[in-house]
Amino acid sequence: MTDATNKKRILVAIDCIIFGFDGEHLKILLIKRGFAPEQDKWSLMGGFINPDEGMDEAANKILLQLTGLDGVYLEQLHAFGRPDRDPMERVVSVAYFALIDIHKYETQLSDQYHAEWFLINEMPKLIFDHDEMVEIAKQKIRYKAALHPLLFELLPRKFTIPQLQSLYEGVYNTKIDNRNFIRKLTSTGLLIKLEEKDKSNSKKGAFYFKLDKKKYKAKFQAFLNFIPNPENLIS
Amino acid sequence: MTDATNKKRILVAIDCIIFGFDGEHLKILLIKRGFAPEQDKWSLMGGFINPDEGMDEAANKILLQLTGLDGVYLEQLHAFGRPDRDPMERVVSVAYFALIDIHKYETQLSDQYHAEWFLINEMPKLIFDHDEMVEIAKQKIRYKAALHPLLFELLPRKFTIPQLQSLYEGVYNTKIDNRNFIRKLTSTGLLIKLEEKDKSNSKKGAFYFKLDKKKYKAKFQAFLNFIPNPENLIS
DNA sequence: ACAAAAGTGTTTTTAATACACCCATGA
DNA sequence: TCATGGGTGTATTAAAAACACTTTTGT
Repeated sequence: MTDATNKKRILVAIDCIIFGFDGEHLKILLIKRGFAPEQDKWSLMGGFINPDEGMDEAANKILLQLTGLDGVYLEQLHAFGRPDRDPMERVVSVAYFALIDIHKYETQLSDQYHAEWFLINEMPKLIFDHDEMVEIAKQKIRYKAALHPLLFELLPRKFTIPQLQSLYEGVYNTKIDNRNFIRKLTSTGLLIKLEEKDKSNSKKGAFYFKLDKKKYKAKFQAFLNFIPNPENLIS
Repeated sequence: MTDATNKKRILVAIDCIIFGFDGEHLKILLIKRGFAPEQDKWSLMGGFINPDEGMDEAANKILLQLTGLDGVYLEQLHAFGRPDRDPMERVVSVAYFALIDIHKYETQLSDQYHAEWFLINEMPKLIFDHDEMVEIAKQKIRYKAALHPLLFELLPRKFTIPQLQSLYEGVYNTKIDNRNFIRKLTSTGLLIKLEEKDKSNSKKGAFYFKLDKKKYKAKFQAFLNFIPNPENLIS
């Protein structure tokens, strides 16, 4: 190890991959870049860290500044540092991913900020290495959600089982047997059934459920195994 | 997002948490720091990234420079960036962890470099936030090794089942039933039995095995579930 | 009365667990 | 011959998977 005296200082950025669910589809939030290089190209939300900020702190701040989002699920993904990843200057970027319920923030996002939701399978090409970041974030979510109740972060406070199932089916691009799915869900004890029904998708209506927050926190690290043989799916 | 013109550039470091197994115990490699601040305190292997290096590249280079290790398992862990983590100057550090077979590198490590192996449970306090890095690395290994055949990276080319079992028992600090353990192992198809026996630990001798490299690569991402209910163990 | 989505049980198959004795050998 | 660690098999239990019909209700 050598000391730092004659070492080169470089820019450290944060980029946020923001996933959202609207009750039907998994989407990603992108913005049109407002400055060179690559002006007017689509990009992840990003910014630079300031001298007085820790990493998570900086990530939360950037998320808040660019989208108005606060208090959402945010997790560090990976540090990206190819020397030529930004053509202007050497920048190391620490990527974070966020999970949100789209409806909860719909208005503030579209009105105040120049961000746009894209279907996860229909997104435009992104600048720099942002496509790679998104790919790795998708892998991470698939991996983690196969074992932990991560995807609840994408849902509103009350939601129906069919919604939840279609979320899982979307994330893993697979069909799930609904009897087995419900059995696994109920065996976790994470859900509380409400009186109310959602009749927007059927005549019969589907019962709303909410998360048992305490159990959710307690069991987040538990291995719940929602997805059969997830390794077969991770493409 | 704003552009980079008036942003502060900062130092980016790499720190490597190097785990090794000597056939009996899990150990960690540390060095005594040769310069201020915290001179003569124990530390992880670290260095700064150069303008022309990617992250993995820089990590490999630092590992090679400080230990002579090359071609070992090395994986990015997490970026650490508390503003005050290094008292001299703001430094963001990207931590990596490495897994090696201690015997394979024994001589070069002790002779050429000023590094020392410590039992994982008897290490000294480290500088800065290095203790936190080690803790997170241990968690990661426990998590990953519960699902993937990661711990083979710590073993020599030929090894015995009792060795492997004591490695797992050490990492998870638990006792494993050897009949069930062997059943899981053989069901993976990852092992090839050799003719030779290791008689250093018993009169009867234990058969050596080697990894089926092709199957290992193919199945590394598979969920193998070596450890029953790992979440109960991850303390 | 019918279309469309919600909800419900049972059987089969597979994997996990618990458990105890014989084997081979060098000292 | 005996002490030491290596190796082996079976029965039980639990979880995963496969599978199809009935219910509700708005139109």
